[in-house]
Amino acid sequence: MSTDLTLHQRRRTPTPDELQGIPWLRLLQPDERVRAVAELQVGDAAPGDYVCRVGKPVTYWFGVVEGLLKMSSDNAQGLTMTFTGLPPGGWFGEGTALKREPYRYNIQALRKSLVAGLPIDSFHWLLDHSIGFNRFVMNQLNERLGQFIAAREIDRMNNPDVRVARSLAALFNPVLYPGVGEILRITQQEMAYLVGLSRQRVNEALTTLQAQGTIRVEYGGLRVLDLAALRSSISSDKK
DNA sequence: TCATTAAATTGTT
DNA sequence: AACAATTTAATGA
Repeated sequence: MSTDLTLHQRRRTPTPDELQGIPWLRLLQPDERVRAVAELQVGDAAPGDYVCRVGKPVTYWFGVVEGLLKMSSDNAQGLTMTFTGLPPGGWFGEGTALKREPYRYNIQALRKSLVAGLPIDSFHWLLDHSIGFNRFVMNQLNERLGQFIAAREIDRMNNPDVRVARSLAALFNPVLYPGVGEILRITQQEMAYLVGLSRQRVNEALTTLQAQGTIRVEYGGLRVLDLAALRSSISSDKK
């Protein structure tokens, strides 16, 4: 059920419309942008497709133009651990790209997605030449650090409503995922995969959050009404 | 463009 | 996990 390495197969150059969805391009100088655009590739990923796998050499720095990916890792016991979802506007793998190390995570499409890739040599060229690009990457690393710390907290919580709320807040991070606007395209089933709960429990949590007025549940997506409330939902851990 | 039908997603038990 | 209800997407005249 899981095909391999989609981006390396049917890839093409991005359309102008798709370039609009790449947040860091606007931070580049004209000459830098020309070079980056010439090197950028996009490819479709079907649900279950791997964008990259643990241990494979780094070929691209990846970003999500459209759709939804998940970042996971398999531990020694063979259990899959999901770290985070990757909604539109998210770019990832800069840590391993910087050091030219093999990928440390599996990136898999949860739904039909459009993935963009910047070849690693171009990535390094931009690091060497573009101030704007460096700012973006630095900002990205810093913001992601905050997310991982928050993710540890989320894992320790046993209140499902709060888990769903915090995980949702993470996906609505405007710095890491500028492609996500007011509404996030995600099904409750996909949310369940990311949070590690059953779909029914997620449904219940979302209904509760809607009743609190922090989100609105829509068909095939969620609308955030109060992001601050999502982030700071009370962790009333009851035993 | 509209009506019909299939598929996807949600709400409930 | 199964089911019914609802929403969207696809099809074809």
